[in-house]
Amino acid sequence: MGVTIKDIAKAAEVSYSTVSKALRDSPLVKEPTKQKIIKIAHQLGYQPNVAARSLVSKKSQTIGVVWPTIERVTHSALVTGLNKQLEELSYTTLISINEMEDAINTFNRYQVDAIVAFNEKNSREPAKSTVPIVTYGIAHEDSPFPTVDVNRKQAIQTAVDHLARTGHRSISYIGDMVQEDHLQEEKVEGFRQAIKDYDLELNSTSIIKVNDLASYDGYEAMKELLKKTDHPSAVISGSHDLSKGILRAIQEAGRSIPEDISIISYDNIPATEDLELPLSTVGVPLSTITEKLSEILIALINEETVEQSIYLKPELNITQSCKAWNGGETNE
Amino acid sequence: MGVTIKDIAKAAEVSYSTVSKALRDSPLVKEPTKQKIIKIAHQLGYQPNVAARSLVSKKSQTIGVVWPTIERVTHSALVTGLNKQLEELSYTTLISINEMEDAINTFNRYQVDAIVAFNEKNSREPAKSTVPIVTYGIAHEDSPFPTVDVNRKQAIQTAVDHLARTGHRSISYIGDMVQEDHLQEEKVEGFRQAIKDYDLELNSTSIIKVNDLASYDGYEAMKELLKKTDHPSAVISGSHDLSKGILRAIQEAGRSIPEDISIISYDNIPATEDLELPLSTVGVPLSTITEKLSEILIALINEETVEQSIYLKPELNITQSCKAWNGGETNE
DNA sequence: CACTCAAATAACAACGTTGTTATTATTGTA
DNA sequence: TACAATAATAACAACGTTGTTATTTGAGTG
Repeated sequence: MGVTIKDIAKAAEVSYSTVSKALRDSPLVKEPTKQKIIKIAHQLGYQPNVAARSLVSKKSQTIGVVWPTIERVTHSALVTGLNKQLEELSYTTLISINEMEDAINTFNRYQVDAIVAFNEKNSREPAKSTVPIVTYGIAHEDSPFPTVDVNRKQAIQTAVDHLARTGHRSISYIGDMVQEDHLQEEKVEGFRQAIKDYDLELNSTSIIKVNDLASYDGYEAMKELLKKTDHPSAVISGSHDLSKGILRAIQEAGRSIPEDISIISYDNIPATEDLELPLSTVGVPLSTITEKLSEILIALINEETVEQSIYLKPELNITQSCKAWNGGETNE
Repeated sequence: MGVTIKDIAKAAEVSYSTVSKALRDSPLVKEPTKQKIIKIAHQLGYQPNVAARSLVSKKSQTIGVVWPTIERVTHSALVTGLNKQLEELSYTTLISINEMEDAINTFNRYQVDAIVAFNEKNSREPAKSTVPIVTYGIAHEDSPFPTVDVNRKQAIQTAVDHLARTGHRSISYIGDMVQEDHLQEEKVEGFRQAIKDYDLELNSTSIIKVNDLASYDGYEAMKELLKKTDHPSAVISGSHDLSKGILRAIQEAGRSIPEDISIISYDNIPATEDLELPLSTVGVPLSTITEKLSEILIALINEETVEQSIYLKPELNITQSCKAWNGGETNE
């Protein structure tokens, strides 16, 4: 059924090794011959057989992505971005949603050139792999693979830093921390520390926990917060979805952004144009993450050494949703 | 680097062809030898090389899934389910998030045994494929591949049917239909027709359009609806997410389900246990879809003929969120 | 103890491709 | 016109595996 290089050879009346060279654009074959072969290959709808090719070349030009929990949407934008990036580097991306270990085995059998794993739950014993692996996520020291992670703590600190420098004294953080999720803890930790560093007030409404990461939770939390007479002049939100709800609550309450309240949202998503108001964000841009990941992948494939742990630095992106604070409270 | 059967052969002091047979549990090799070989293979961490294997066997025991828009979460549960199902049939699943045509080419090169494509946008020219394909989604007649689809129209009709039979006269449908989305239209169409068939009233609040499919949209829509004095006795929701918002709105308004209002949600998701109240649903269970898809895949691989278009029949699942209606309005 | 017959294992071809080596065709030069 | 030197193409081995065919080993029999 499949048309092979030999079929082309027959049709073009040359040897199959010439066809191979012609299709790989080798200078060893004369231009007219090359053209003829390419044309015939195209006519016959030839698709090279990866099995055969990677068998001999020991390379598959393919990267495996281990992504066990597709249902949590967190990483989908990242996977999409990575896919695009790798495509430009002429790599094909394959995704497996099996458990880390199974997925790695599958990819090993498939002779992918390297693997990216989304290390959600701290994986137990590292799977044996003949293929280099880079993980994205919680970078614990004893990880058997190089890890790329986002510095969440620093992100929130950066946000507080900006707000404090622009006069805000009363800042709240709204985030989810119900699930014993290390990633979320890190953000809260960053908040606490920054508040302390700037000697800002820390009271019962400074850190507001929400139950889930949906937009509605942000909405409710902000609604509650606005009921208090002494609500903060700035709010930092732990996720994009929460921020959506927060914006709604503020608008519904007839307050205005940034006059009454400034907002900064933790975020990795590229744009954020689905909102009426362009949101100030802090976080590592998706493109930075995908660039770093592909860079490491390529390095690993070329058997270069790479750093064991890489913490990407968040970037602050301030828009109309933030404003310096000089009213309301007594300034010194 | 990779361990091959020849390495095992050397270690076990047998020929490599014997190793091959032993590992495939052939009766042609003596039991003790077999055990010895298997043990050594395990020790060395042997992983068969798919490239070589599929080169000779022309089978890869792999199914490719074409899923260009992972960011829309709609299909993630389905992919997860399908993956599990295929795993049980000892097939490996690979996912590509490239455009249909690219993805199909990739999978062809990889010699997957068959392909499932999520046909979101009506794809233009069908890609050439040497591998059988089944699409999931809009089943238009001239599709070049067999298609599995869910009968959304019938789903909503079934819901109306149930409500009408249990005494409801005033029923609303809340759904998203802003994007010119054929799938959504189908549901509305089903609603209209069923209302007509049962000669129920159809007024300005019978069909409520929402802008998006998020929970918040359902919340807002329901809140509005409840303000009216003559609100419906039953609501059909176009999606799971909308339903979540609808529930909240009803609870917030101090109404009770199902005493004041009955609810049926369109849904394919397996459980729905994240809600306080078990929701009545109508839709094709995910397991039915994945079973049908794998069934067709296997048939295609075995070169059996399959139906061109398959419309899966929705199932109605009534729980506490529904109750017969006999109060309020004047009954005949 | 030779001799058949089956059991166990070994050897080999094939899958489609690439890289290397061998052969043939084509040119340029004396 | 003969002879290198080079360009173009062909032939072949190899990749790791499987299925088929060939060889060896070990019983069982007269």
